[in-house]
Amino acid sequence: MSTEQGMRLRADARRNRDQIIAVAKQVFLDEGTEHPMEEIARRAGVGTGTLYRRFPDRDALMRAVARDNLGALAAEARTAVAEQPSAWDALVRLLEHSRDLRLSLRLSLLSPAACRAAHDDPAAARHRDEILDLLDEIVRGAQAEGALRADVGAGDIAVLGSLLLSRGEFGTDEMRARALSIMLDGLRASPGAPLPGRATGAREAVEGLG
Amino acid sequence: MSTEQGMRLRADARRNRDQIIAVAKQVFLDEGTEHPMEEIARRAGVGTGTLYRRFPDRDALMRAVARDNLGALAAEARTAVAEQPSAWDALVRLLEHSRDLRLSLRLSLLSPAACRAAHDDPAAARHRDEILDLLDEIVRGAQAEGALRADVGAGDIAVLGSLLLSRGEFGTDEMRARALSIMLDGLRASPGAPLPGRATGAREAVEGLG
Amino acid sequence: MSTEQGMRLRADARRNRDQIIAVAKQVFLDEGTEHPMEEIARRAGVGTGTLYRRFPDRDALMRAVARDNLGALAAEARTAVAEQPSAWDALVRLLEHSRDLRLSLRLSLLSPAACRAAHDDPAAARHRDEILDLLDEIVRGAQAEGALRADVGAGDIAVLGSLLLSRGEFGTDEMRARALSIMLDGLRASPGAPLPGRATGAREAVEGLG
Amino acid sequence: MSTEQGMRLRADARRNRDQIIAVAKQVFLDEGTEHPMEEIARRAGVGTGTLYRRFPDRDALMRAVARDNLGALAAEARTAVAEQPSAWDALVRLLEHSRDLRLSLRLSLLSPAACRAAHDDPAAARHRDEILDLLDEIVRGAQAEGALRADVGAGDIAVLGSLLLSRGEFGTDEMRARALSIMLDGLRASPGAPLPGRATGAREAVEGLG
DNA sequence: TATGAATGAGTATTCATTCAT
DNA sequence: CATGAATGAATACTCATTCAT
Repeated sequence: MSTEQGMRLRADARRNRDQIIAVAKQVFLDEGTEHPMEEIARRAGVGTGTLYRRFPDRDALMRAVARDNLGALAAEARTAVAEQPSAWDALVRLLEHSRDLRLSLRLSLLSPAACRAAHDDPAAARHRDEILDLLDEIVRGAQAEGALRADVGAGDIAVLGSLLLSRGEFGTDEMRARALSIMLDGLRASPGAPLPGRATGAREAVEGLG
Repeated sequence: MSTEQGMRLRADARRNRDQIIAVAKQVFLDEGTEHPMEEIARRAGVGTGTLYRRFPDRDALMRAVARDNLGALAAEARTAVAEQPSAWDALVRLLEHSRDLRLSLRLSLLSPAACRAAHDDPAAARHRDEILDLLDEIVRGAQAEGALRADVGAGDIAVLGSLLLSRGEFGTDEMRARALSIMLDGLRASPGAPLPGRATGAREAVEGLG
Repeated sequence: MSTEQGMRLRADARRNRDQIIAVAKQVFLDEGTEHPMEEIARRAGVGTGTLYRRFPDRDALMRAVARDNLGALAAEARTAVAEQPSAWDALVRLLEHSRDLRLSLRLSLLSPAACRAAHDDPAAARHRDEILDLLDEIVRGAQAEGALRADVGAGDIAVLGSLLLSRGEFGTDEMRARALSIMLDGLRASPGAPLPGRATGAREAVEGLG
Repeated sequence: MSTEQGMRLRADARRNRDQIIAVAKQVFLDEGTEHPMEEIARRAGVGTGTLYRRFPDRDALMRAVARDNLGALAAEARTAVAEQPSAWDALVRLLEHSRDLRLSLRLSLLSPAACRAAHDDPAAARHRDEILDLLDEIVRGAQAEGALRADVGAGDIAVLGSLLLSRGEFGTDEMRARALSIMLDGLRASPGAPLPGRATGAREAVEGLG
């Protein structure tokens, strides 16, 4: 987890801090950002006092998680660019796989508090800038490749990504894969690939969503 | 609002009931379904006692709003089918305009409580069935028209719609319009229309989202 | 039920009043005097408005029930004196059978409110005086008969009676019959009769009491 | 107070816990078990949060008081057996003095909730068993002494005791002493002792009872 | 420093009583 | 007059945050 500020902490304190952030990340993702602080502390194996010593209030914790998460996301984006053969593939990989992306979007776009938070924090801002730069680079690259339609920008991608990823466990994996596929077809410079899975009727879909 | 059960209520009680549902709908949409009951009462111009007389607990209120809303959505779908020249246009109109759709999706798909609720309530179930039937009809119609790709079903539309509409005031109108346009291009049998507005860079997009 | 004040009421109003008192008596006995007014109204088949028109508040209702009940108890005492062959038998009958006694004791002795109430109400006071006079008469008579020990007074009987009757559905009928029998033996001028039923062990007793 | 579970608590928390139980015991005795939790907290000198941290709801508090109280009662019974010269005297002492007995009877016999509670709790069950064993022992001992009539069991004693003790501040001390004396006469193998105090008339008794 | 106890403001819900229909 | 709707004060319980140990 976060490496920016923990340098001065003793090893155990550091372990606690990282553990809290890891737990909070999971809890925010699973249960939402309103979940009781005490359970976060308990699941992290610390007392509430320790939690509050590290993070003076919920907002601070959200900020820390957001920062940590933006870091992870930046790394993911960097790796995607490095490892995928094309910008388009990097884009697809990001939209397909990113758990960190989902949380980042929730924390930095959805929650106004966390958004302001991420705004104030220099480390977070640095990560964010890196991510945005990478995203712009990916978009321009994919357009240069002729894979991505020319009339979209990184902002459009961000919006689609946030829509796609914004909801906890919405629908089945297949449903989300199909939705992504449809979006990618909409984004493509030329007409699309066949959809994964099979088309579901309205009723099946609703039954499956519960 | 709801016409199903209020028939026996005195005129003033009926007005209160409708007002409470209207306010709750708005509040649930704006602030989420956890918002204090007292403010719902206050904004509806009644005491908390009145609110609780009609709706024994928060769940009951959510159920009532869900039912009312599914009714409104069914009506909207019916009108869209009746008034639009083609099934494709009906589909676009639904995805474009539906505030009721957004709330319905939140209440009946997202919240497990409300989902179960809508399941138990016969009136709600009836509305839901009508909506799903209409959606299936629209999808088949649009495919017959050659406008909608053949490999999607109503379930895919529901998923896209719920993604598109699931978040309160996410992004600007233009951003959402562009996202919808991209999705529609992904859904089209043949390649798409030009996007509305202009492409934004990653940074602009994030600045604009707050 | 009460005949003292209802003379001016229309027949239906009178029926309502009597019904309310009958229901309240039962509810106070079964559920205690704190039970919701609305249920008393409902079980009496009237609206809460009607209940409150007749009895301005809970206290007034308790007073009315107490008055009504003291009347019934006075009648019961009168009958016991008239029908039983001896004063001792009258005493036993009162302690054995009186449901009205139980409620009266609850309402007029237990609850301070109702006690004051019974104090202020002339009709109630009249009944109470009659009951107390009858009880004194019974005690003196039973002592003259040589059945009741000479060193007790009506007050002792009242205390024993209130102890015996004060609790809702405490224990089984047999348990209470045995307790009464023991008390009567303690009250008798000469040593006692065999107890009814059989002796229970401590464990059985507690199991049975729940 | 309770020694069974508090061992792991910090000294101050332990003090609070004991204080809460002591206050609750008194309040339940004086005002009944429905009394506002907030006042119990206030009289114990703690915030409501502290009360609820230790006892998640009213039922848990009642259970805890019942357990604590059964422990005290068991100790009292043990002491009575140890210190009194005869089983009969031990019995009299228990019936005469036991404040804890009164509360225990209220909490474990009268209230269905507390009764179930005491049933589930192993510590409470242990105390209860000890008490019942002691009571059986006392009864058999007093019968062997020729002091107690042979046709009663510990169950009868429990019933009489619960009747005698079930009501808060019922009557004067003298009234209750006389009632107990009458009961004891009824329980004696041979005819009874003179009653303490003097006989009261019906009116005096009722005036005094409020 | 870590802990978890204490605090009390915040929120849901109930119910006695009043009042419009 | 009867009705039952409306009111709001009272009360149980939760949880973010502070503080003693």
